[in-house]
Amino acid sequence: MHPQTAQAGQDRFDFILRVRDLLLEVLRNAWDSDRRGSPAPLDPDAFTVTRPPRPEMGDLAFPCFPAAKRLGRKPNEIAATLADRAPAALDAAAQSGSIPRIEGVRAVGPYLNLFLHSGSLARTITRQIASAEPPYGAPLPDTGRTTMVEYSAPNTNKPLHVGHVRNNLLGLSLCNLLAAAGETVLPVNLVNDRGIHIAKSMVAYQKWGGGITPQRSGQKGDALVGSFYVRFENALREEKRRLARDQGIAPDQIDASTERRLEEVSPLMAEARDCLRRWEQRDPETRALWETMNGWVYEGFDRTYRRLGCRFRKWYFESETYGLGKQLVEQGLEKGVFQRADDGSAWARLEAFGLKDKILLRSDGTSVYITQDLGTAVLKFDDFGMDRSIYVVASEQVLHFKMLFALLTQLEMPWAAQCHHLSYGLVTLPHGMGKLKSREGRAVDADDLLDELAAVARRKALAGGYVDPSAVELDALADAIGQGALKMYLLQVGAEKNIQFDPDATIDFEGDTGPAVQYSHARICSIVRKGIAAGQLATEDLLLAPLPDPFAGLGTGAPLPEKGSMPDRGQLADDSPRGPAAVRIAVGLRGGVDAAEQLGAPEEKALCIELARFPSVLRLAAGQLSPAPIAGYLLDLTKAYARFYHNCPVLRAETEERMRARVHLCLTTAATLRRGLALLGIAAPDAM
RNA sequence: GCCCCUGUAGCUCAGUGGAUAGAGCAGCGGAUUUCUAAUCCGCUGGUCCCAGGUUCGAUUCCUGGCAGGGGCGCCA
Repeated sequence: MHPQTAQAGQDRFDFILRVRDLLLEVLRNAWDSDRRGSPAPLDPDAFTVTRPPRPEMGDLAFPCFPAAKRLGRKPNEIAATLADRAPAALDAAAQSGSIPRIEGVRAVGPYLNLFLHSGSLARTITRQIASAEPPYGAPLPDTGRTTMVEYSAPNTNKPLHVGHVRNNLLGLSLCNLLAAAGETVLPVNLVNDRGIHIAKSMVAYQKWGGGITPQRSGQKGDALVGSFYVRFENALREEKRRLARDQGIAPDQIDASTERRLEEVSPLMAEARDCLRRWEQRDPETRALWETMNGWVYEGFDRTYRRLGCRFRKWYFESETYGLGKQLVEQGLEKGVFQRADDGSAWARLEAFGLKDKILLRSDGTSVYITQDLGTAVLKFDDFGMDRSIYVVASEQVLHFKMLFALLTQLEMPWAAQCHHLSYGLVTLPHGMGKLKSREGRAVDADDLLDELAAVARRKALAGGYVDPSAVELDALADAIGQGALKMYLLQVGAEKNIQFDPDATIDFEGDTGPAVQYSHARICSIVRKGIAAGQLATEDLLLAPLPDPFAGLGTGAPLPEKGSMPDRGQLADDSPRGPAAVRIAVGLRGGVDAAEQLGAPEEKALCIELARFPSVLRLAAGQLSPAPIAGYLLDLTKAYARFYHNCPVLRAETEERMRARVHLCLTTAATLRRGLALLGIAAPDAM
């Protein structure tokens, strides 16, 4: 684990951190000097600048307890001293523009509370957003660290369901998060493309397929293949029931062990096993069918991945990696790291890791699940030599990964300690329907779910009357909103928690939801378009921060940002029927930074402070490998904006200057919303 | 039996040792004939699972329980 993904480069976007460091500097000058020789007791990471519980107590708060402990003083004394000495240092920093002007400081017991000058606050934060170089939203300075993220890891016998969607969204946004924090990210997929479950689909297709293809059936390839898998399982269940009846076993008497016995004598299973055997012997006909059916599945996956915004740097296939795993086990046996049992099976002793022994090769010499992962792990590091390797895999496999990493340690892989399992809880269905199982065909299919959400979004968008029913982009818009709902719903909760999937809650677009966030962004775009249409604003006055195109627009969601892929400022056409396209990537208004001194309403101040929190939230999220803080932040920012919107008229502000200041504030808010949404893989439509 | 995760408002969840524990949903009552009502404001709602411990201070850290979920040598 590397809790520190932060780097000095981003501190300049974060004046709250600057304030903290300035206060620490004051404390050092006051006391630390007479502690020469001892290691610096005021480690910045031990201190935080927070917000007071109520706004009238101040805008920022500095709890003095940690300093009290380190300096051997009473917290109240520290707060009092800071109240006395900090203003001079803070004023000096405010002069240089790195922090807002402080109107006052007050020691309240053990806290130092700071009151920020509203206009100066607005000026500082909006300048950091609107005129940051590199442009706002660009990855932070390169940390030099390369991280591989394996996620999705589907089986090629069935389409993706909601559980996979959670995995994909976690993986996707984790990649975005780390890239934004200045790391080089390698998203990879590991496809489980061989094994008995694949053989089942193949057998079913041979028996009942009648040569059907995705083209002829009109189905997505993965859905078609999945239907044969379900068909096989249904037929198998029927067959087992028959076999049991023939043996005089009642259906409710079938337990796990009789189940296994029945499968051993099942003709259908025999066919599947035979198919797998032929596959392993590289029987050309079997391989050809396998290639064909897997090809269909990949075409289907590709559409779903594109839709969700997932992209992979490299695909690994189990059919290609399990051989290497076997070799590694053989080598381990030769070196005496692993042991062979009497029946010929290969084992690892893991009691040194507090784990039970683990089988690595079956007695017949074939590989088990972990063997393949062993090979893949080595292959990954051989391919890329990254600094760490993250596996986004469900929590049912925590033990598997503990064992895998232990095995890599036993094999003395120097990077074994850099492997990390990012586990997440299950997605379960309501009404006691239990775990998602596509075997029975009752899973919530990912494509169906996305379609359904898009349909709801489409109805609501049309009902709103702000989108053109004939626009070609309506499909993309509806999909963007539907995905916004689903992605925010799934990413909001901590990864370790199980999610009981509630279709009704997902389809609800009000309150703490993705569409509500998107709506704030769309409102801002609408204000600016109106201002331009009315001649109050000019398109040329928009300050633009180019973003990778899909971030700004509708459609397939945000792909992984690639460094150096920023389009030029001049590339956007202004010929959209809704208004200038530039509206959707503007980060401010020319002259807006100076005008921002005008902003003094409580809602304006609250919005600015919310904007200022973004860098620390990004740092936190990247540090704990979790998109959830970003999701929570976006909802907070949305609420702060909505309050502003209701209390502070923008285009009808009292003065021209205040109008421009508010437009500017709106645009910096839109930029922050857009950027946060992009981290979660959510598009930010400019109208809805 | 052992290991891991979770337990906070009626429901779904935030809250990584600090001030009077917060949102959304649900319920009730309101919002300028508005720059988009997918919004806002108000009210109602809490033994932060329980018991100990550490600490100036614990929803947060430790120990032990309880409850739910997941896992535990030839499934993946």
